[in-house]
Amino acid sequence: MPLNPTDVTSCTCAGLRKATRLISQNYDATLKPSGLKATQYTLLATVHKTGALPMKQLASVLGMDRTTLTRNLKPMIHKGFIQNEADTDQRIRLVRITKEGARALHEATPLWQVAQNRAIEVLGQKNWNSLMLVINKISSEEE
Amino acid sequence: MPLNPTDVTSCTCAGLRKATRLISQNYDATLKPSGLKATQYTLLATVHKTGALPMKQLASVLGMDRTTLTRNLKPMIHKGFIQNEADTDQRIRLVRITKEGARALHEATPLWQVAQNRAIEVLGQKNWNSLMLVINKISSEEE
DNA sequence: TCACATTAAGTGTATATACACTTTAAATAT
DNA sequence: ATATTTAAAGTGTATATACACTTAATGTGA
Repeated sequence: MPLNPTDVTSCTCAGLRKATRLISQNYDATLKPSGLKATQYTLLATVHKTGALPMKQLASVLGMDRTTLTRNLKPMIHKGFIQNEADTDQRIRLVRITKEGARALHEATPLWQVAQNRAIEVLGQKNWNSLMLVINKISSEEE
Repeated sequence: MPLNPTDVTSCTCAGLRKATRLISQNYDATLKPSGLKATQYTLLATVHKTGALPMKQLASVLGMDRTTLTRNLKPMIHKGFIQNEADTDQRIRLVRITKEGARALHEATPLWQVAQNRAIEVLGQKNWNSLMLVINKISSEEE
């Protein structure tokens, strides 16, 4: 049947939020033995890949409000997985992954791979490809 | 270029969460004059459509943990938009939208439509169609 | 140089999310 | 009929999210 745009079942935001809840529950459950939540795994993996970055820049990469990043970093700093170091410009705080953070990341990666494989399998490779295409488009369009 | 499944930039969960943050920020900003957040609009619209439902059933419809629904209902009950009424089975609480809730929903709908139209326009109709297809698949597969 | 504007980041507050645990009520087995 | 099990919902706690406001440091123009 054709989708009715005035129906809540076709709300882009509601649909995305629901899908995100369901997928996140899976990733969180699979990552559980690592002690990391999906969000935390993503944070470590991103900072590991980018290297040290100012808060503002990292928040931009993550498409996340700057203040959300501040709060999300807190448990990672507390666990010693992230350090928040000074820059010559004293307004800036550089976010860097620590050795312990990198170790936790690498230990969790096989679990992440399980969750990731399951997601691809459940959706089917073709659907997964088109999903990644659209969410990358959202990331690029919604600056 | 082909996506590398071991790269965080191709993480289904991270991608969905980022896209959801960006889209939600847009819906929230557009809905602002209504006083409703996107989540609250979705909650009202869903309950309006389904009629009175037990908490557990409504949580299932929303793909949301039961306890999350309890917390999300709180501000809506406080504003008088939702009521939580008893059933003959005294374990069950029926969630129902109030007259005031229905009024708030209908007043917010034109704003929702603006956000929805923008999302479709930004993605393009074809991408939007495939996105809705995949997120519906996630909803049906991840029970 | 110094007042003012700009920029980076943190805090207060509120909602969103879910797991572990608890409470209360209904169903069921003996 | 009662003890046990099952089912529905709430609470404690922790993280996730973002807006409004604040603080501190840098940049800039007169």
